[in-house]
Amino acid sequence: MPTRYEPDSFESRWRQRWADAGLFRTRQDPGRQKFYGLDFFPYPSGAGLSVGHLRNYIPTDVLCRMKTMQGFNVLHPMGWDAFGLPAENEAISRQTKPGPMVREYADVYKRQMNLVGIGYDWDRELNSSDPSYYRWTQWIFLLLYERGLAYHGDYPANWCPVDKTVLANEEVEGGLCWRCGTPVEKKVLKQWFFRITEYAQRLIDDLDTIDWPEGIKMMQRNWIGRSDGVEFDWDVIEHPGAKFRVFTTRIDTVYGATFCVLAPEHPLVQTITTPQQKPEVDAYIARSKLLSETDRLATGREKTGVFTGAHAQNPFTKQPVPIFVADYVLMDYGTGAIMAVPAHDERDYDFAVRYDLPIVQVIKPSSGETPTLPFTLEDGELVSSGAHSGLRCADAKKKMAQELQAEGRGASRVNYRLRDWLISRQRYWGCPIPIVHCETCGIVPVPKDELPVLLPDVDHYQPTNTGESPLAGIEQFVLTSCPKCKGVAKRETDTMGGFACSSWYFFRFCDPHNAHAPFDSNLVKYWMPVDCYVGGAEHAVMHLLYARFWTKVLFDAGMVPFNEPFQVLRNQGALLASTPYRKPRENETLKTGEEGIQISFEEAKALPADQVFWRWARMSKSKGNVVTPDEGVARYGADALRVYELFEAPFEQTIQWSDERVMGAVRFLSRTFKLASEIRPSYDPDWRTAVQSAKLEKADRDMRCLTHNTILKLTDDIASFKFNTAVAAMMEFLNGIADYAKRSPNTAVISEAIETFILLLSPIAPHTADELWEMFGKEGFTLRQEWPAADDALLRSDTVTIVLQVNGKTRGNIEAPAGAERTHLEQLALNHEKVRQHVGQSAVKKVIVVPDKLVNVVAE
RNA sequence: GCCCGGGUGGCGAAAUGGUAAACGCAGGGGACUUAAAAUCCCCCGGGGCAACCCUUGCGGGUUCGAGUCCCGCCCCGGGCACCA
Repeated sequence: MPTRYEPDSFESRWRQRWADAGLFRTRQDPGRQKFYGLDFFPYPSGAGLSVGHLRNYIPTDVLCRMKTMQGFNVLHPMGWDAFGLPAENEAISRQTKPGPMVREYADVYKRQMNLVGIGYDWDRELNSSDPSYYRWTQWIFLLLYERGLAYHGDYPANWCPVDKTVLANEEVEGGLCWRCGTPVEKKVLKQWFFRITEYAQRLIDDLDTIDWPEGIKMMQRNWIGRSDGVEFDWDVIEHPGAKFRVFTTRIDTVYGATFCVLAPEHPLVQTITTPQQKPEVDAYIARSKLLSETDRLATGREKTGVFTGAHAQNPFTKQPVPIFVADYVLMDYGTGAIMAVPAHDERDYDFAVRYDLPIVQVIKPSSGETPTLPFTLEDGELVSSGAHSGLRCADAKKKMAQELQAEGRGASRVNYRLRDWLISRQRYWGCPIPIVHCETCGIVPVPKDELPVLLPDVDHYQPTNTGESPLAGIEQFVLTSCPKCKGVAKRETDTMGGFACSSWYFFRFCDPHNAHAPFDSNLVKYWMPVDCYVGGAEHAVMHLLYARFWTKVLFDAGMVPFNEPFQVLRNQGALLASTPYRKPRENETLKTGEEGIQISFEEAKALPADQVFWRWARMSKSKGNVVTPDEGVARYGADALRVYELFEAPFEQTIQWSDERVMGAVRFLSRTFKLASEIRPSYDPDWRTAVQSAKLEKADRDMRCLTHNTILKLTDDIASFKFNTAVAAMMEFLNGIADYAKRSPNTAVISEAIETFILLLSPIAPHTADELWEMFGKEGFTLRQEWPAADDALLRSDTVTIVLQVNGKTRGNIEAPAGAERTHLEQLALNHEKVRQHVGQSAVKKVIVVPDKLVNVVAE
């Protein structure tokens, strides 16, 4: 029997046996509870996995393995987010076809996942670019269309000139394309949208019902951006009958509204601009059209605008105020027009200062201080506000909204920042949109029984720069007949963005081979919602928002009986690798945020040491700092890799790859083998009966106490994602058993300990657990064993350490029988030498006794 | 600027308001070995010969007792950022 951890000698053998036995095939016994553990749907990139990705997969696997042993029916599937931009771009640069390429890469991912013993049910493997899958993506598109939630329209959308496609708002980060970092441009194109805005309120409200990281919930709330305000009309003085609506959240400040601003695109601008001002206004509008999104968003940009020559009447003060056009007002939020209150709004203040407009303070802070303007807090009362003066801000808001409503001039109104989800992409590699454009019938959905609309297999699929998908150039695809009138018609040639495919895959896993429907409602009802969803935090407002939206649509359609797909969400921390950089040379410049030029490990070796510095960076192929699972397993073993990643730090924390620390995991597993081999000869498989009749000494009872406390600790820690302390508890357990083994251990007690140890180790280091299990003469797999149960009666030791304090300072401790009387403990404390020494001549004021814990003597 | 997380030994970290630093890494000393590796044993926050004293970013507070709770700051990481 081996006395140390030699992974090469047994790990691959167990993986083979697991596969042969179909160990991870989903079980659906009636009468058992279900558990659905899911990892984010990955795009299998050609770079393959790094040990960094395993921080996602290993913890979910540990949890699913424990749940299996606890008797749950566990669904733990994996599949491939194969459609979309990343796959297509990679295929273009490799001059190959995306379909076969992704399948090849997926096989690599699959092999690497298996290599570290992740227990996926591969019978349920999905590929979103497979017609048997995207047929149902199209089906759900049509469901949205039927329900009025998909529409086709002209909108100035975000266009990425490098990827040559439009992007959803969620895919634009600070004015840059989230994939390639190119500044996006506005381009007006006919686009497909999903009406996610209709679900805005539900998407906010239901966040309260799910167990997600607070940060992610907050990002979603911010992204949806609810704001409560009032919408009301302003009359244009020079044009009787002409009026415009403004939206404001601060109607209480309306007496300080000294001008109004219209967005450059506002339709009224043309009507009201005076001939005198027209040249200037037209020039301004022309200029603002030329501005890119990035320029318009640039922070600290000076506010600009021009006077239209027209005035509006402030409905509260009845005073005329000038109307400006300015690009700091956006046409697609609120009404595209605002009332400007420079005294109480920073943007309006900046504008007023620049154009020398009156600034009238109408809110007095409740602190009583004279505020520096702009004063934007709502903690105050109204002044110089006619009949409304003296009201507190909150009360004024309510009252003034009611008055506007009564006059028929306006109403309370809720606005959301969220925009509809732009789904069409002018790219080849995506799910075709199942729509036909007919000259007589217009937009016609492809009948559901004619799905899927197959993506043609072509050799040339490079994106065009025309705003049309390359599919538009493929006649066999485009030309079709209208499903309604049978006349000549053209297919929609845009494809769906990748996020459509990943918005429902978790349903498909419940019923992956269904040829008649996207899924069987009963199966989804059984497995869903997902009990634990694990992935990186970068999808906070993309995938996670879209998936929630689709789930609600399916709920409304009566297809699923719940509103939220992911009951529990957890984000794993990143794994960083030490990466070499050098100082820039002459004529080299650094981009902002860069500290140096990233170099290869070879270059780092070749350069003199003082020219190289090391920083922690995410593992990526381009940085050359990747450790692959293959390398990790070859060097240290799969179980050591698992133990290391679980133990290094809390699950959600970023960690730094360290060979030395992985060696710590190797040592732990080696000590495990050593101890197991020492105990093996005296192991008694019938310890359960023997332990009942045995006469146990205190050391024996303490050993059992540790065994049962460790069961409790592991069960709780794994369930609550505290894998680092779970591993630490196993190390303590091992040390405890080793110490006990050195004395004259009771055979039954040590047999119980080692057997329990092996089973508790199973989710964390499954190869090792199964190997030891077999060495102990057992049949089958540890995954098929029952998870140990802690015996409550054994959790408490019969003696406890009582801490003795004088005035809150620890002065010693005593051993006392558990459950000793308070008065008894008090006496023991007062008689203790150290305590008496520190109390000295002082009078004892009182004594605090915490049973089984501590005695604190309070003295003068 | 706003909103979330975090600041504890040389390092990663642990701690239901109850002995701060469990568990591990690195380091030091020793055993075994011809030697090295591996392994095993001991030490390992700071000060002090000791009794003891000090120590969880900083300053206050609550409490018999605070890393933990409350108030006010400082620093680091992440997200959002003209949304009226």
